Amino acid sequence: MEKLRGFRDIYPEEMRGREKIFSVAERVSRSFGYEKIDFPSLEPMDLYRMKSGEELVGQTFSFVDRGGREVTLVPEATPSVVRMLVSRKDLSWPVRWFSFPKFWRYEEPQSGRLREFYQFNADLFGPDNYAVDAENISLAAGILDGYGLSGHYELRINSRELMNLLISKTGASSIPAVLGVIDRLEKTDQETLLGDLVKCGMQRKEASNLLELISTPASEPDLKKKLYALPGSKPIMEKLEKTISLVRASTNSDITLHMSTVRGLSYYTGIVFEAFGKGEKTRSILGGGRYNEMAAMLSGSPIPAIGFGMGDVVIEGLMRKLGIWNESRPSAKAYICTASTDYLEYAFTVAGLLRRSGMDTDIDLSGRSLSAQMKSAAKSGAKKAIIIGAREKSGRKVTLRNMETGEQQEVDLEGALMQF
RNA sequence: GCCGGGGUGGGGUAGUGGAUAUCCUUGGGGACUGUGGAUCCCCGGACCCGGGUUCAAUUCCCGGACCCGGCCCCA
Repeated sequence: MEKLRGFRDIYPEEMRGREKIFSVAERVSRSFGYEKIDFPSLEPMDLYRMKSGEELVGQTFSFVDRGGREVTLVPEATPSVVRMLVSRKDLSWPVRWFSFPKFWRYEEPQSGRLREFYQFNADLFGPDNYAVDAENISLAAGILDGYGLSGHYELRINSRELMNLLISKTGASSIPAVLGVIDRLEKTDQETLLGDLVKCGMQRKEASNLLELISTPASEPDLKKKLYALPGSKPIMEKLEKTISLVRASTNSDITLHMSTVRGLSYYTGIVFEAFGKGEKTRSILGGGRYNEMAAMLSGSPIPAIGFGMGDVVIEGLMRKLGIWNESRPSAKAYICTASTDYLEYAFTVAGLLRRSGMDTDIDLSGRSLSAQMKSAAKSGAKKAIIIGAREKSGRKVTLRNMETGEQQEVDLEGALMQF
């Protein structure tokens, strides 16, 4: 009877907040012209082998099905979405798609991470320019703002091209390895970082210069000068600055250049971004970037792409901390009590009328005393109670009680409908 | 996969090598068979699982699963 590790049961009270997560993301996405898609929960394991190699496959729920196929419960959206994209030759660009499916990853559960979770994904395919990047990032900000998180998060933006340029000026033998070190900047001490960078082939002096540069806050006026002074950086910096200013035009939230945001070892080729709760030590609440090589890896034909993913777990944690996670119980607007079960048939008739006219209606089916039923009616939060007994049935009437004021009257059915 | 911490009804708790396991809350019923959330009364519901030590384990020891958190990783 126990749940599996890292999985959750979701009760009605918790569904309220969860539905807001879904509905806001959907509404804001549509307002940006994104259309909703969905894809299978089970995919061939090879879909992830191709993209990521065996290591990531080891962190999935994978098994051999009855037909001998190696299959994987989907751990992410991108491969499936890209497959959908390249399978269609009649799409006009740009393609803006979003989805909000469940994913599964076989990892140790901890704060902000479970083995089953929902993840919102929004991608834009086709054009590749700073405005496209800015629009996708603006959608991310728009959704967080829609959750009521304005002012409570910081959106960090960086450019892989800039980082590649910086790293290529050093003696490092592998850019991805250096990015991996930088990604751990905030949770690792200086000495370890230096050592790790030296292991990547840098001189110690180069390593400390690099660390100093990427640790500089964007508010520091000299930072921009230093970056522009790098040979070859001008077009990259101009693009990055234009992107950031467009995003800032769309939201009042904090948008910052943050050079230690590099998004790990993944497949990004251009701009990268991540959102964090302000003053929280939580993991990122959302992250994404430009990944122009992905389609070519999966299909042979390159399609420029930018997108991001946002898991429900971290968002929920942040909203709970801020006290904006809604757990109130939905209440029926009408609650029908009967003097005895003899009147249930008439109660069903009345309920049918109410429901067809758009009124959520509970019928008390317990057969208990009227007083007990009234207690339930009060507890349910219903605005009106309807009492049905011999008098009401014979006169095709109902007794309508206002649960807030306690006033009640006997009215005919049409009159009752008018009251709602 | 590794490391640290944790467990008593649905939720929150008290307590104990031995007796009917405490209290609050939630849930159900009644007082009140045609009328409310208050009050009063009654009822239901728990020592994570397995092994060991012991005359006796919810309590002590070991292991496991689970929960919380950290590492790795974060697609």
